[in-house]
Amino acid sequence: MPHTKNIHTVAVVIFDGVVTADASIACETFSRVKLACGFSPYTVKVCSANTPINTDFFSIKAPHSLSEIASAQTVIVPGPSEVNKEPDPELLKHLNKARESGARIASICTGAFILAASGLLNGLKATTHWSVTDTLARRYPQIEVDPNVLYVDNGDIFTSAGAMAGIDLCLHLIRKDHGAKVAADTARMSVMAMERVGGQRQFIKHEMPNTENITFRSLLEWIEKNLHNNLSIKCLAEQVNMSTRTLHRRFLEQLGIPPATWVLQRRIRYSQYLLESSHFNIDQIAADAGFGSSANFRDQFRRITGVSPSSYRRSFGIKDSQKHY
DNA sequence: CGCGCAAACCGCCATG
DNA sequence: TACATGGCGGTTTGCG
Repeated sequence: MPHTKNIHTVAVVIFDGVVTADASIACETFSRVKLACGFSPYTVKVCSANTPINTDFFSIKAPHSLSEIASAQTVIVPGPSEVNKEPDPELLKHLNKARESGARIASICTGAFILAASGLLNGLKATTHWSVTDTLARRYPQIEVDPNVLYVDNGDIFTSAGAMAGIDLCLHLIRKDHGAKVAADTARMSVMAMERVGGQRQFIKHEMPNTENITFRSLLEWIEKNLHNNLSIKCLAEQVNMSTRTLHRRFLEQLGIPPATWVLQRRIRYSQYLLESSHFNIDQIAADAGFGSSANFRDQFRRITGVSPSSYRRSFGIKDSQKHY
């Protein structure tokens, strides 16, 4: 797997009304991947049917035409800002053609609505931004919509929840192609522009991995279910009957990061989910996510995401008629 | 902000 | 000999 020689083309499609942040996530993440030998395995091509395309805020020109997505290995479909607008039939046609020629296709956020309209999700599981999962499920009864996951992997067709989950999904694809180490390094290198509130910070690298090791996978699932409990290294080691030393080594080789870092990131991840989709106050969220004190929670949250929990909550959610709680 | 204790990290090495 | 394990302990990191 480390010796991938052929260039892998990632086509990012854009269209009128696209959420540019979703598209940027894919461009930034894939273009930053570097293998140990220094080789960049992905070529990112932004493609559109018409040019220039109009977003809600500005116009942009994509350097490639839609016909090019048929020769891509991966096609990324970012979200439209308005899910009630009919997607461009031309785009749907090209997505089907790309699928037929073997490309894997992934949507970010409300991009799932476009995949759904193209028929590619029929009979499959899918997810989208939490505020419109109901809408998706109602409009497409033949799709099994799961509102409780970050992303869904159907082998060749992928969907992801909010913007954060879009990063997770990109890293998941990178991990499938090049392994955990490369994906973890990419996450570390990816300096995302959360320009709204703060400067540039490291982003989180997390989500469920590709571990063939069964005991290891169940440990990660166990962590997920026990985020609010004590998750010291000793506890984790006991859980799988390993010494702390061996556990630490296994973690590094399978996930690219040490155990405590993993746990922290999962806790931050979970707290983000609560901030995005619940009305719990910061103290409650800190406790639910397993932080000893809300002061510590605020501190860690800011260190990792670059913004405070409350401004994170304020800056999330998409434009939609749906009510928030 | 900073102090002090405790935990985590990780190179090193003995052991099976 | 090649390799995985896990204990040790110096240093770093994190939490209250």
